[in-house]
Amino acid sequence: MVQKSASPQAKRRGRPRAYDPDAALAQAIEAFWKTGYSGTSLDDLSAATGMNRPSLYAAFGDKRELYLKALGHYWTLGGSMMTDALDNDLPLRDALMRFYQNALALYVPRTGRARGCFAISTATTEALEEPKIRALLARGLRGLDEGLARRIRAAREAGEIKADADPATLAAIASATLHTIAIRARAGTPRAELEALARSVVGLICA
Amino acid sequence: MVQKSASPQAKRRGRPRAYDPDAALAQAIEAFWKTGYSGTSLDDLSAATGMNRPSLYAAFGDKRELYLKALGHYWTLGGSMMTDALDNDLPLRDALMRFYQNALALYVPRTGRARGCFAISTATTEALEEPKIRALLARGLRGLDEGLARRIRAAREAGEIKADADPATLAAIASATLHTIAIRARAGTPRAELEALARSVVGLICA
DNA sequence: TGAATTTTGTACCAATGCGTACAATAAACG
DNA sequence: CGTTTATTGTACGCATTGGTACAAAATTCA
Repeated sequence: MVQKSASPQAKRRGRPRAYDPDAALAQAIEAFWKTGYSGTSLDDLSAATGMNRPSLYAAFGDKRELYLKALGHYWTLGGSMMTDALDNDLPLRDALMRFYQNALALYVPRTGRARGCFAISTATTEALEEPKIRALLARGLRGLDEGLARRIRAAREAGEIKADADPATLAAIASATLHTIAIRARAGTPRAELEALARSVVGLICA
Repeated sequence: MVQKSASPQAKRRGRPRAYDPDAALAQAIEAFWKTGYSGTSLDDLSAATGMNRPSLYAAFGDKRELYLKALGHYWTLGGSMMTDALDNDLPLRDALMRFYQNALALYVPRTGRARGCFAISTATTEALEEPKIRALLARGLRGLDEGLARRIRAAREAGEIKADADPATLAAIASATLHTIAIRARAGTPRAELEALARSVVGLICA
């Protein structure tokens, strides 16, 4: 088991770790992000994290468990990026644009190639045959759906959008827009085009 | 090279094939659909098609070429399903609903598990490292975009939708809805829920 | 200092991966 | 008939895969 990182200075007993578990997990995510679950070998993961094979196992379990932890961690990142964008007092239009800009910062990093959404690009493939991955994927999607729906319902109550607009439909469109941006980013659509797409949909939602 | 299937009765010279190339390609698509490109082995493909390894190579080239052919064939299917739904004289609302129903027939077959979109579920993963797959994915997405945009522009000219609606934005939303349905189908969302999602978005587009 | 504890690093294993060589087979051709 | 052509089926080769055994190393504790 991985030691709780809560007490960072509590002197551990044996040989000290040569790696930082959180950083290693982040780098494992990067590796999976690039080539997917099946396409990423333990050698790849070992190289990406700088950990040798046995350390990888001791820290995260086998490849499948490591992937599940990576996906779980990705969704917590996604949750905080959503909170950053939506849980504040920005007008709906600005909050949504911040939401998509945050997503694009992940999908199309300033350094390196566009890579899309980790979950959509890698978990979707495995979801059919791997119930745990499917469940985790579904849970993450639902989390985003609910966050967007909550914000849009609040906007309607606050009179930010037309009273006759259906918040559920608008939230579905907001989610769908995130998904299409994720796919297109991976397919090579330039960032400016994705931003324009987000802007026009946000315009329609806030009409 | 595969013999042109155009002249089915022209007596071929050597030992006759024990397989139908079109059926074999369709079954290879099924296999890739289930477990993705990297997750599908040549043994899997051999079992799915009923062809042994050397025949597979003679007919389709290596695994990568076979996958590219599978993806290409899938997009031609997608094109004809789009034509079926949009190139007729149905009102926009009915045409769009037919479009989504056609997609759902692929994504959530009546027999067997929901599997989502072949291209989105498998090509997206590989797109980052495989330029040919990325290009083919982008081309397929563009084809759907353009088909939907054309139909929606026509609807506006025909006065089926409000004159002040932006057809490009509505088309983007129609595409995004297809993408989100594809992802959600693979994540296990029940068909009825996906249909309801399509219906509510179509309702908004045709408002 | 020496025992206990934990991680590291090398080296290995059996299984599976993709791709191919080659003989056997089945047809048309002359 | 035998020759030619094309596909099949078996069997192989070599690299890579996921996973692990085990000794060396690095630390704490008594």
